[in-house]
Amino acid sequence: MAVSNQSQPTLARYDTGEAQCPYRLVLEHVTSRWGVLVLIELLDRSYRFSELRRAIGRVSEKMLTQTLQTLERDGLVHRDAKPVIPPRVDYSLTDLGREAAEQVRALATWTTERMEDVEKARRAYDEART
Amino acid sequence: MAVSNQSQPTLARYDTGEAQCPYRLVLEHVTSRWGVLVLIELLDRSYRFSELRRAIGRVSEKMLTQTLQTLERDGLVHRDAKPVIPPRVDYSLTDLGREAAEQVRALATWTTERMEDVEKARRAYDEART
DNA sequence: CAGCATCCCCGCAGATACTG
DNA sequence: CAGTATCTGCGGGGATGCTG
Repeated sequence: MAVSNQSQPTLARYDTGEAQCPYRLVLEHVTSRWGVLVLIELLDRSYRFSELRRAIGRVSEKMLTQTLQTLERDGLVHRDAKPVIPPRVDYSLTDLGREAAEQVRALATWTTERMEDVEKARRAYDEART
Repeated sequence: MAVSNQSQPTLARYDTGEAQCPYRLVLEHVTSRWGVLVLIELLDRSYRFSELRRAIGRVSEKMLTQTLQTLERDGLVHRDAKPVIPPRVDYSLTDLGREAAEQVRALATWTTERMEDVEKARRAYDEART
């Protein structure tokens, strides 16, 4: 049971071989496809599940669930399930998560800022081998 | 032909659906399994292919080649192939690549520093559902 | 609403063999 | 040495259907 979700996804794209270096796993989690987007969204405010799903867009329930569970287990995301009907679950960043999210956002921001240079480099690269 | 390597790997774990947001692709590249390690290694100095392979360890030639080609195409890594026999190829960071590498290293460093907290959180999480 | 459980497919990683 | 080309598996990820 352990992780509770389907077959303990780990959200690691690749487990770096073995137990090699555990920090790699965390890095995988925060830089994973949806991990990045979740962290950045939650940097603004807390979100409900569906709300977050809409905000990110194009994410399946399954993947969002997996991502949130993994991040929660790592202590980066706080899950607040209110015992009401219909169910209401709020997700927010922990202090630890906020630190991670800021790093990730910095990287994402850098990427968008330097996108021009990257695309220029790509064109040069592609053209050089026609 | 275009990318020249095997079936244009793109090194993107997932192409984020479509052309959605191109910056995501760069983010994928620099945070990819081997991308992270390559960038961090190259932050110290330039490396030859095999040298880099040994430094990283447990990376297949194929994946290292793919990673380097992708990063080169993005303008993050400079490839210097000397026309000698036996072949000698040196890889180093471009200015752009150095910026990216520093961001990535910062994230990696943070991860190692906070590893204790993460593992503590994991134990608590796992224990809470036995 | 917020999940959990299954099925299934495609794509990436790894292994292997071959070149300049 | 520094790649390229081809084959194969297996697992991440989407789609679908069901619960409290």
